[in-house]
Amino acid sequence: MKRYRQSAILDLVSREAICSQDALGRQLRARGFHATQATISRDIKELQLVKRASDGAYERPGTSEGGRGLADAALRRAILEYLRRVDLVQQLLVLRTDPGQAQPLALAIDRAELPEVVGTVAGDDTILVITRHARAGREVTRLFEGWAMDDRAHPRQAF
Amino acid sequence: MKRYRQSAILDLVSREAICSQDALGRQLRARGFHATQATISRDIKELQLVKRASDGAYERPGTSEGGRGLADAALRRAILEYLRRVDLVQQLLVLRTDPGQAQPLALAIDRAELPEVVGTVAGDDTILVITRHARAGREVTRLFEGWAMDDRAHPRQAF
DNA sequence: GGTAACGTTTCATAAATATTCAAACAGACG
DNA sequence: CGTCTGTTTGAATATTTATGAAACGTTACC
Repeated sequence: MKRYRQSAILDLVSREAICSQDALGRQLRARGFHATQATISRDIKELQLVKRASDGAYERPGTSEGGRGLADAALRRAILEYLRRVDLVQQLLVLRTDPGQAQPLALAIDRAELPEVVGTVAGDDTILVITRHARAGREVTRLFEGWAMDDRAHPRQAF
Repeated sequence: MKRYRQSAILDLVSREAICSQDALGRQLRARGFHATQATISRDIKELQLVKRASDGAYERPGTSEGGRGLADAALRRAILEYLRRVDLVQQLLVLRTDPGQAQPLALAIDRAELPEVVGTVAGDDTILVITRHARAGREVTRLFEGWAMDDRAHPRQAF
């Protein structure tokens, strides 16, 4: 019984957004399975499902987009907020922040997962960003500097 | 305030398994943020975090891979355990680990005293390994990747 | 047959999370 | 300055989820 029910659960959550175990229970009943909320709670744990906070729906891990655009926006904000100076040495980008701010900025860079960026190493006020090659480094430098400039300049200005 | 708190939340959940909003609240308090469970609930929704049913921990989507800290061991053992990704750029090797695991892995690499390796710099989840030249870099890359592959072949299940 | 061992389910309840609503706060504008 | 307007927050509360304990069903064994 359990097997069938659990595979029905997987099927259901992949088809539509189901936001509570009660809702899941009702759907299951419609398919001929009768199970209480307690049972469903255990099924969900065994299936290693995940509950999205944004809308409360259950899903299998890795199924979701991950909010690419959001991470980008966050990076932009972080750069505006934290970045003080940029230096490029070949494919290595050295970023300076105010003391203690390197970690959050590096985190934002990591999360954005820019294709040119291989990785970052952050200390207290310095971040080393490794890009694939010097050209990629120049691109990222230009990108970051542009965003940092937005702060100082006025938003209306055409570039 | 919200901005800072939310980025602290992302940082916290990426570092360790936090299974309840109360726990998150306590961690935040330790970092100087005071927020009630209600506020944290909203933050989590805005950050689009996800709660794993298997252990109840929060994570950002796509990060599915259980991270935990274990005792130190030989380099091979450490690589199996910690290494997630390898990138080679000329003579520079960029290793990625799960959050917070870079230090132990870098330590293991240092201790192994590989002849091709000049030195390492480790951040939170990234290690920069400097080898003598590109050829040495390729060799080390191949070595590490081979060991990391062993992991994929015999994956450890969480729980 | 009896009964021990095990896995599964339910019930009752504890724990965790989301939401409602009102108050505090922050800018923009007169 | 005060008054809008919109955002953020906490307290109280409603909703949702997890769990301990008992009960059920099955299998295996004597």
